Amino acid sequence: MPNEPSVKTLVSEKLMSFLRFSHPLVVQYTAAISQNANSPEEIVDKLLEYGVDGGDDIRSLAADLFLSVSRSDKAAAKGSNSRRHEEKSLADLARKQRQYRLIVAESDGDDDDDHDSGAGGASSSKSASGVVGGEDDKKKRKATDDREVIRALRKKSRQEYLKKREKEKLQQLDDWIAEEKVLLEGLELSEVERLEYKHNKEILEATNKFSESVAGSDGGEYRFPEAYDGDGLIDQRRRFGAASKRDTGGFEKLESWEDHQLQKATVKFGSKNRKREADDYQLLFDDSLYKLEGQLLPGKSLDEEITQKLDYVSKKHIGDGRKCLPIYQFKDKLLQMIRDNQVLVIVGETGSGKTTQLPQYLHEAGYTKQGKIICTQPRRVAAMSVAARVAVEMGVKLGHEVGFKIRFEDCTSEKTVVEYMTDGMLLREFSSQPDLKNCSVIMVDEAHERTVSTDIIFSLVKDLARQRSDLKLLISSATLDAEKFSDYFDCAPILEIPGRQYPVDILYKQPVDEILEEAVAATLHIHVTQQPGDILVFLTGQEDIETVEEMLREKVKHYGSKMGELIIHPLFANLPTELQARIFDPIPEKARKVILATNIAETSLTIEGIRYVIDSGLCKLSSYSPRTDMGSLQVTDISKASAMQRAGRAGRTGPGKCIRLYAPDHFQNQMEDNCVPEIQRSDIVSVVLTLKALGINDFKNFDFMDPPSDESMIKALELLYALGALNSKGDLTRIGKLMAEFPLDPKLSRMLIAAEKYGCAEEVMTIAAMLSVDNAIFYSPKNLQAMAENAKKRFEDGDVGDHIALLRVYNSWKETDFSSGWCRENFIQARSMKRARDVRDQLMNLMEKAGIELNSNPNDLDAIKKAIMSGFFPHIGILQGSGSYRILKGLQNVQIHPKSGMARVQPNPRWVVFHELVLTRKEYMRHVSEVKPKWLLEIAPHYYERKELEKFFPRQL
DNA sequence: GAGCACTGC
Repeated sequence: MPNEPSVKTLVSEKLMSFLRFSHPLVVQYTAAISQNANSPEEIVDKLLEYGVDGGDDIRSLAADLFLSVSRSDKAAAKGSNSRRHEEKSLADLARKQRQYRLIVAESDGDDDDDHDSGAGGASSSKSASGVVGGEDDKKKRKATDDREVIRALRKKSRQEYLKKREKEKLQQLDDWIAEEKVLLEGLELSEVERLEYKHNKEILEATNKFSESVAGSDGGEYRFPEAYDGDGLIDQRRRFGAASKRDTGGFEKLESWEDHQLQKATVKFGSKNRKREADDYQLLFDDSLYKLEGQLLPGKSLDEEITQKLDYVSKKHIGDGRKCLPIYQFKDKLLQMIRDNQVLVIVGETGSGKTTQLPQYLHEAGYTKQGKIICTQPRRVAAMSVAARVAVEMGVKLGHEVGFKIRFEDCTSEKTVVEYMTDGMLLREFSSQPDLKNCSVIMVDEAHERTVSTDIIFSLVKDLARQRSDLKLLISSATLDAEKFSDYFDCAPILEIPGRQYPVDILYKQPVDEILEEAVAATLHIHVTQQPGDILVFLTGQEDIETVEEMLREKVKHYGSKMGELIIHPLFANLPTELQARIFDPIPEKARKVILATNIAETSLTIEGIRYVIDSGLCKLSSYSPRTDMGSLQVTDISKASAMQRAGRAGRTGPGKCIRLYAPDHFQNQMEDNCVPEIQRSDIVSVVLTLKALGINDFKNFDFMDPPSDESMIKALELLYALGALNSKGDLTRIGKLMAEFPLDPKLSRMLIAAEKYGCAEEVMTIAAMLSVDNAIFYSPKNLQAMAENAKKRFEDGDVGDHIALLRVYNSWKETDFSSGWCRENFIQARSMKRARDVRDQLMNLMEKAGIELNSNPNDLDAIKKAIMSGFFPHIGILQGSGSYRILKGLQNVQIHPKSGMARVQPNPRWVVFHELVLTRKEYMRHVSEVKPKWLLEIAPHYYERKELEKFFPRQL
């Protein structure tokens, strides 16, 4: 358990050196001490001891505080919910401090301290807390004395204040140089002036810099660095290490571009209304800290109630090798339990060593004599790095006894007995070898993440275990839902392994302002008041991250050297790898790192040295509606499990703190225990096809842990039937079997298979690859949007539609021999392009295997579109009078996405095929091409009737 | 004229 924080630890020395007692920060921490003080003198002594010297002010405020706190004790004792009361009284106290300062500032002495009327209250509060009566009277007398003292002190400080004020006014009339003097004095009210002085200077500097940079600009400041994380790299560090080495030149250039942007922003901000902004700034900073602290006070009872104690293993064990991992103590027990049970649920927090050690124990115990040990991971990088680590620990070469298998990369051999793979990969293995007879143990790691693949693996493996009594199953999960796994696997025993986790204090802050402003305030609060340690802030997405980054940079500029240096790093998946790598950069001593991250930091990336976490309580979550066939991405509350995971990130290297920007009540009552599993929020057509290919027909009784809705199931079956993958009996057809071979959405597979018939398999294969790498092909930086748009337009020339445009992008890239430079010039993401190339290569192999001829006819665009329609005939939009489109066989009205090249084609195309529907601000079709309605009758006569189509445009048929 | 959390085969 952490000790009660001393004032010294709370108020950094730096802060002490320039802040006077009246600063709200010091006021708040004084309030904290006064919680446990027996007299105003004790408070004063303690403060002096720590170097806070506020002169007479200190005494008067200490007395004031003491009385207020005593009174709040009383209130707390009365109330049924003591914590609530304590919070309330602290808020009152905070308000009072503010009043007090105002009173002093306005030199209005006749304001009577209504709160002081609680002198009698102080006595009852003390008896409530068990102090004997004699002392009680003493307190009472003291309180009355204190009241007199306060009056006297206030009068004195008023006079002093007026004196200072006069002086300041004079100084204000002086030149800026005179301000230096004020700076030295470090008085509270001169703070504004000091900042303004600093600010003015900054503006001057920034303006100069700006004109310089404009004069020296070569116009070519933009550069988009190469971003694809090559698959050959083993772990994160190596991955990033290589990434930053790879393209240093571009990186520096990008940096200077950023600086340049930053300067521009500053100039704009400063020259417009700097005076007002500076004032606001001062207020905002004080005020937000104020509110934050109102509930953040480290009072003891508050701590006990809301502090989550996470398991703790002494630090001295770290780094002592395998035997010092927490799991080691459980080795024998584990092996015993595995011997006795077929299925075992293992709960182990991060750092327990389960992923690396368990397979090794099993190997040592001889399980590999009967067959391989397979361990699944939800992520590629994890599978690779864990395998590499285990290979080192076992002293073998990676790919020999220990290997990994992920898409595009198989690093295993005949010898391999311990195999790490992604969960999707295991699913593929199932289709070629449904009984997995060469394997003796299957370990499903990170099961709590509940990816679609792990969910399916659960059912398959559960079934398999019944058939094969020699097969052992290990399901490893995080704490919260272990019982659910156990129940699912017929009450399998649960073994808990402690993690290597330090305690994390969890503090709540009910947001008052916008959540982003709260995040900024909380960050600064930690930075100014807390001991060293990096901060991790969880936000929803790129946009929020960039906003917060900008806000923080502005604030830091203003506080300058007063505050320790704050190094800010954004972190999200779409960020170029070079910039992601910066989170690992060493920082100067005394500086503090702030990482503004999305969910990527919750699971995928572990960052050392984080001691503070700020949790917005939000994330973006994708969802899919089978009824409208529409996907969307929405900001949602995270689950309790996620909240715990996020908090846990603060306790990896030492005891930490987590500030949650939501109320405890919200956590308790609003948040779900676990996030809705992915399988219930996504389109499951490919899941259904995969299962069909595995010979599973009875979906009604298929043992899903959480079954997808009937609606989405029916929708999926209907679509597969329409695509010709299933016959009228619901059995897989020849085409269906072929479709299941491709790692693509079934509509894309269908289109690919049809392409041979239209003589354009090469082209359609490229389009399929491009479409399967999301929407991350084109890149449009904010400041160069027009240029990016123009670059994109070149591929859309002739209004050929988005599909053909993608084909042209790929082919142009291929002509430049896959050049990254070309990507930069054309505002295209090299990372996505390389991924598309990998996908394309894989498709090509599969096509060859399937005996599909790779014919090519790049000039027959109609043929290409017909092939596309062979897979996407259910995705047809018809122009309505209003300019919106209606989905054939659907009811929604949608529009062409403004980013589509077809959006600006006039007149609007009447019939279009689209890749997908998305709900953002409106309902949009993404990736659109014009088609002819008569093709529909040619391609999908089983799906559309002539009559049906004639209703819309009779003449076109 | 809008905006893409994160994975995976």
